[in-house]
Amino acid sequence: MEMSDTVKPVTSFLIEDILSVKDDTVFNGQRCSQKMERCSQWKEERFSEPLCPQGTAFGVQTGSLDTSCPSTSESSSFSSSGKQKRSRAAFTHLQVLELEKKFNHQKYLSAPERAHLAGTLRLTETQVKIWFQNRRYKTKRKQQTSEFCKDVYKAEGLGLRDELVRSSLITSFCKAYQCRPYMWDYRGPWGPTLW
DNA sequence: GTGGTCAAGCCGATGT
DNA sequence: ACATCGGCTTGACCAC
Repeated sequence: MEMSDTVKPVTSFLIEDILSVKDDTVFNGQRCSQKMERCSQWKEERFSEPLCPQGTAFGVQTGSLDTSCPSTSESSSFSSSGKQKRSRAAFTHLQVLELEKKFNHQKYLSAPERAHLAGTLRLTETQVKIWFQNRRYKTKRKQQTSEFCKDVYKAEGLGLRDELVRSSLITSFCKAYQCRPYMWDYRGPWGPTLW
């Protein structure tokens, strides 16, 4: 699926225009690990090499603009039961920034584009792929939420809210999105800077 | 403790 | 058969 060939942006409404960050930033040379197509491999290797010196705690990335490998909770990779903990990489601020920039540019990446971006950001191709998948899903959720909220707002105005909630569309939505954080986000699917 | 966030896991569908 | 997708769910981490 080379969808990015067909989904090309024409206008520039990008973060880079706002932040004036060069696209071809160099990130300290090599990638931090071998290509890991399966996440299980990622789990096992876990960036143990010195190329990934990130000793920071999870999520402590603000202010750091390096794109070294995402931090994982390295210190406690085993639970009390002796079972290996599932890792969750925390991408750096700049990695996320570059990913977002790319995502704003195009919602789908071709394999070469993905490989290039992964190399640039020192992430695995799988990580880039998953990040884009999750990002698209997140976007869709936000969009659906805002539309749902608009419908509820309209229905309330007409005194039809209960009717609306009964409808199959909304009930299925509520089922799928119960306890979802974006449910009550009225700011719209992309926020003011993205649409 | 609880809830939010998000990378990763899982599964079925689809395209080649 | 394989890669990638969407649609969730899970699990680790964090803030409160």
